[in-house]
Amino acid sequence: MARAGLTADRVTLTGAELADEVGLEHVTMSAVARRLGVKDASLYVHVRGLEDLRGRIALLAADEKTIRIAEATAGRAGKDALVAFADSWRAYAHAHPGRYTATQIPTQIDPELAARAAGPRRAVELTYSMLRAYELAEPDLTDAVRLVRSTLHGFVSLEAAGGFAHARPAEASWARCLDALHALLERWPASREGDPS
Amino acid sequence: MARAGLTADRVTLTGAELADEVGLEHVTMSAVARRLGVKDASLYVHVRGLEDLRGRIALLAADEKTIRIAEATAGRAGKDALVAFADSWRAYAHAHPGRYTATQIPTQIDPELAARAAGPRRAVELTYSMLRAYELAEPDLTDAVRLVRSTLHGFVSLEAAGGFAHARPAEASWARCLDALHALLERWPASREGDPS
DNA sequence: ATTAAAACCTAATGACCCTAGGATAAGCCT
DNA sequence: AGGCTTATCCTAGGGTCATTAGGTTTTAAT
Repeated sequence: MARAGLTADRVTLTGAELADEVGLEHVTMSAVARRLGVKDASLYVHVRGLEDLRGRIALLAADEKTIRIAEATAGRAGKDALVAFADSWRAYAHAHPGRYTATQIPTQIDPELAARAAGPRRAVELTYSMLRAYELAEPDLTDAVRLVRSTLHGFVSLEAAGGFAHARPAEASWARCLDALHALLERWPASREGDPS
Repeated sequence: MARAGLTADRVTLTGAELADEVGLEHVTMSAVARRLGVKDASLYVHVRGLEDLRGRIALLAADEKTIRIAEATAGRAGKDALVAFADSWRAYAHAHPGRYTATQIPTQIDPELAARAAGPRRAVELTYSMLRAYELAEPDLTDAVRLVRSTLHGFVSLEAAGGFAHARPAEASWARCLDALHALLERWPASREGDPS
């Protein structure tokens, strides 16, 4: 009987595929084992358990998404870069809904694992460099990074949850939101003393 | 033996409490039953199953959050209203993390149930009225509503997932993001033809 | 008091997570 | 080539959980 040739990565990838097809909450050890033609218990050699598997899927997704964004924004600047950044973010979430939701779980990941996967860190760094053209100084830059990331994630998340049902196409609102973000970044409001009203 | 006096609402509330304490993913039929001093099977009289329970928790949370926001924004307008709106949104998420994550699951809720709970609908309507002072015309108004909701939800969601770790306090970024949103809403960019760069 | 409708329980099935210990394939060394 | 080592994969089994079916008891209405 030939061996299945499993590795942690293969198990993770199978879990990720399953997540995109049936939803992350239906990714079970048993289901992954079934798809790999293997008994459940065999997976525990490669993966610590279900929690660990979920964490690995999340890191895989973060890596993949970061790479897509890096490719899309390479050689662009300003609004061009912002739109490429945002569109590839959203495209990844649409193409891989299960993987994307995996990135949202506040799971405490094996630190040894987290060190090797640079996805999340690089994702934030990419956002900083993408905003470079807007010439913001700290701490405004950090605030802007957080605002942009919040808006993109929030939009995609609400969209996935069916929050924009039946009305104006989400597509159109997305484009306008990016326009708005761009305009905002170009005229980032000065420090405090916001005038009321 | 006295009867426990269960109702669908009591079961839902217990599930919601549990969600805030141990996380939504650990809300199980068994755990809810244990806390109520009842056998698992007894819950199925009041609730269709775990999916249904989760949906009910989500609707409860939406209702509660909407009420808080409505109270906070009553009698306010402009930036004052925006800040009150956003702060109470975030405060609810912090006070009830389990309930809040329940609102994110794209669960298909019993339509008969969804009709009675007006939370999600009213939440969106509230956002529209909160933005009234900025005098936007459709379809910009809808886009602005979606932008604001996306940003608030995204910020809270990333914050909960530990996305803003160790650097500048989230509190400070939050305040600046609201400043920025306010500035943006006051000068919402005109329709199309965004200048590149 | 009788009866009807619930609420609640016992019992049982099947899925799933995970551990422990045994068998076996793959590569390595001589 | 043959034996040793190692890691892979399996069999077995215990525990939790979701869910259904059917019985029993409380509650309240007639």
